[in-house]
Amino acid sequence: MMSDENYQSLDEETLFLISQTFKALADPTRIRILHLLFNRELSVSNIAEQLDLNQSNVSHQLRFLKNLRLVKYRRDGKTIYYSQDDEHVMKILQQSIDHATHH
Amino acid sequence: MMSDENYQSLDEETLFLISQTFKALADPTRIRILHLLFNRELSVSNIAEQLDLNQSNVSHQLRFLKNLRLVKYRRDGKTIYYSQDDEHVMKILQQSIDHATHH
DNA sequence: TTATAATATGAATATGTGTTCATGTATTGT
DNA sequence: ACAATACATGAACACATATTCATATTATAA
Repeated sequence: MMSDENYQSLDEETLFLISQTFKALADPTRIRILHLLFNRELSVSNIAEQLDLNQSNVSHQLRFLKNLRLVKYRRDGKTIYYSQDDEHVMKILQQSIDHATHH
Repeated sequence: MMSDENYQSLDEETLFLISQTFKALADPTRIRILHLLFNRELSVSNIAEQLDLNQSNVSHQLRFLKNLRLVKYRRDGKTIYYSQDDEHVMKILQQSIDHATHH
């Protein structure tokens, strides 16, 4: 498909999308949030409690992740439950955690 | 070791390492550099030419990537050739590019 | 209605980051 | 020795980002 001399450069749009996605994973707080949401849904206050973060901070980070469609939410009364919404990114995160912990 | 909900929290060191690695991939310029180095070694000036970046900028980014051991280098006279040095990260990058382009 | 709980939002701030400019260092050739 | 080439480095700047605080919104309960 591609020879050594034939280099396929990345277009601006793809480049931006990829860098934005990795940016989501480039912050410890967001990694911890996504890691919590790996196989369950959780409310904002629950996440804040478990990670010892203030509620506003968690809300801001969740908005960031939601804009990139890495998480989704559903409302139940006053509570809003967040869960993962991108299998591919979660898989990459899991791989990286495994790789980092297994040295 | 594991709670009832089967959640393993991430220690500070792992968290820092993972976030740093993703930070390397969170910038368009560094993505383009790594993408160029996918299956070849290139000199600093060659990278700068191909990506239309100034030499200093490329040097700074390569230092960043070298500190994270994502690239390595060898000297040949006045020229320094850089190449990839982390199969796992390159694989993740390739996966993400494929995922972004086939979408 | 009023009060309370859960979450979102915007402003402010402190810190981090990407790029450029000027200059330094290392190597080769004359 | 000197000049030229390839690359690295540090300072400076503009811009982005993470977090906190105060306040707004939304939904439930009394």
